[in-house]
Amino acid sequence: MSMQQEPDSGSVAEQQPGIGEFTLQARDGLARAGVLGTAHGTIRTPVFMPVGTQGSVKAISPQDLEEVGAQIILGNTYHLYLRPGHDLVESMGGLHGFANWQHPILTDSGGFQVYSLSALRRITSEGVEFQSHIDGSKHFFAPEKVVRIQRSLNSDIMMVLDECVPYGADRPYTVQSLALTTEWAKRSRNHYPKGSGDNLLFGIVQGGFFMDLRKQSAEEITEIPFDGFALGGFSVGEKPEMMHEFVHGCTPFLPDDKPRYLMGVGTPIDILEGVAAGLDMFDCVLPTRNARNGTLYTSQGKVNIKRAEYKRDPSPLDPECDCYTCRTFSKAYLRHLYVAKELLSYRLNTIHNLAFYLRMMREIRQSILAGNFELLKARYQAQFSA
RNA sequence: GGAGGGGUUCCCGAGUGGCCAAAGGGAACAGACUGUAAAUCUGUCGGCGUAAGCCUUCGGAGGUUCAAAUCCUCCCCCCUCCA
Repeated sequence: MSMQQEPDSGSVAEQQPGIGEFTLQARDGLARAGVLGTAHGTIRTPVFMPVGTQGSVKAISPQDLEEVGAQIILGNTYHLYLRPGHDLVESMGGLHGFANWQHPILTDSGGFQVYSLSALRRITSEGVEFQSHIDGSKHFFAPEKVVRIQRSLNSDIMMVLDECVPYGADRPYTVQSLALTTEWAKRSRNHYPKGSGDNLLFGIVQGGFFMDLRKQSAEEITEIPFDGFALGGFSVGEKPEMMHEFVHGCTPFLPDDKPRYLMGVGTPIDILEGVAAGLDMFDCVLPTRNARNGTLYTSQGKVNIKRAEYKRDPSPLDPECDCYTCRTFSKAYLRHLYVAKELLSYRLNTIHNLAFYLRMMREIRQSILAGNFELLKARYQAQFSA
């Protein structure tokens, strides 16, 4: 099976935007369908980007990724800097050559690790001092250094270093953090001015859960000539409704003619809401992590494959899915592999969950082009309503 | 035949007078996971009850004691070594 082809190919697919060029092809309400040019090919949006933190989408190969229809994957600056080291990656042909993934790559800056490894770091106005989670050694990340590391990795889309504000942070903390994120964003862009290379650079809006601070952050960040803009600091513990509300509140402050990226989000519903708010790019560990932990996304909703009810179930996981896993194996077998902790379980489950997410994204894009996005959104909401 | 060791809740296994429905692990059952320190974590796990609590349970039978998985007697079964 080769990479999924879009039914809407034809006129649309013939567009080959230049590097950093973002073209909108259709709108449906606030939802947008577009194309973004990168050094390693064109990305059709809305797009979901599987997370491959350490230069690998856990459990599957680049070939699996292509078969499942992935256009772009993520890597992580912090993790690849620590191991194997960005210099080594650079000498091995950059992340594309090293991992043998010839399609676009986006690298996260390590901003999320400022949040998730909070016990192991110290923030100053200069940058962040980390203690390696691997060996405890100390490392300093300045915004400029983070850009340099990402250029070594040669990612197509680089993210600026930011501080992902924890949920529940009070206003004074959030104000201070926002100022830092803006300052770091400026330094990042100054260190690598627009047009000085093929690596795109995206800015990140923070501001916690204060709408006026979100607005302020968006205004400050969008003043800087970035190639795209991201909303950070979501899905950090807030209720989904709250996230949706803030995401909808933020997008009006983002330029219409640049790609908009909702970082770290989310569930199928979250992504639909994000698209409805006018966002174009998404990434999340959920489909891959949940696959490894036995939760699978299907046209019938979430399926916990370890459940006893599937012990003797000869039917495919999702009859409406055409992925390798669903074409080939029964629920009973998938359950057995999971319960027995067989390594194949992780691969088959990951293939399926990504196939589900990426098919959903294709459907979203097609529905925007066809002008019936709301209908599709309602269908998915019904599927995943608890 | 002799000497020694042992039989504990689905399994392994701790417990040697009360704080024991009985540690711990496994299995089983269920849940969580959102820019990945996650192939991880959490809960339940004798029966009834919302609960206090009551009932049944530590190879079997009987006994000592206010109180026994724990002490005594007999019996059944398993393992090791010596004949």
